[in-house]
Amino acid sequence: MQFRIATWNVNSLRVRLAHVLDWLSADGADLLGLQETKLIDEKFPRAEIEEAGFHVVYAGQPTYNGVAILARKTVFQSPANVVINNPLFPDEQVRIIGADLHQIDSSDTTPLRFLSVYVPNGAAVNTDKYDYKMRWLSALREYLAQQIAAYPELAVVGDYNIAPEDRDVHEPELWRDQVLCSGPERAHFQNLLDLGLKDAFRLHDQPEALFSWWDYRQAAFRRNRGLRIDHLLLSQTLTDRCAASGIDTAPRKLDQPSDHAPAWATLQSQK
DNA sequence: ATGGCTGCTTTGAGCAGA
Repeated sequence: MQFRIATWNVNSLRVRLAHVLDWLSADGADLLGLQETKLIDEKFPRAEIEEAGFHVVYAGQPTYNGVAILARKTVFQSPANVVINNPLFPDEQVRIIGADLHQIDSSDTTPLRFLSVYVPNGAAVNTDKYDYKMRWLSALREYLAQQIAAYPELAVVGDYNIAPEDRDVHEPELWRDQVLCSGPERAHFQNLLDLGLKDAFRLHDQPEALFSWWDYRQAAFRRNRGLRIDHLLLSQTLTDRCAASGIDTAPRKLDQPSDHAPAWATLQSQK
């Protein structure tokens, strides 16, 4: 038995709900972290998602940010121990939601801890927003150090707004030292890996120039001028069970797409 | 060098995204 986990920055769930439900009904994922829902909780489409066969937990705010976790009811019990944001980092912006997931057919009491994170964009190097991104990432590392100690089965998925290496960038020289690619951001990403987490995408052979985000402008998707900034980070226990990984660019080809495509990983169920 | 799309906003020009 196996199941698939995924992450998708939908850039407004109001606009993209049909894309998400269509993708899930085509077995896109059994457990999905969303970012940039851009919905206050009162306007979140809980009923539609539950009727489509998914548990859902979410946290939003007006206009910006907002995160959610969707879990297929035929695979998972209802999410438990839901935590919004990083307890170590007071933040007016809603950028993290975490939950424990138990498989319905499992007698194991060890939960899969699943975090959907939306790392700040950072605007440009040496701006206030970039400084906020740096502080936010420092605090994330401290939080994940605690989470990995508490949860052997930990998956931290989301829009990291960091392209880890030059091979994750369509034109590395154009992006050299720019936001999303700067040395300090890449050092922060490496610090997360140094906690013992693995980038699921790089656990398996991948095509060259497979990205997860393309600018809406200048036909960037058609020309594949993209970056890989959406990631699934897995603890060692989950790394050992990761049978496949990838990025599904099909939803980026639809009418009115998100500028991000979903990234995914297939995990073998615990014995 | 700039802005180029898109979504949001007490609806309409400005912000933010990446």
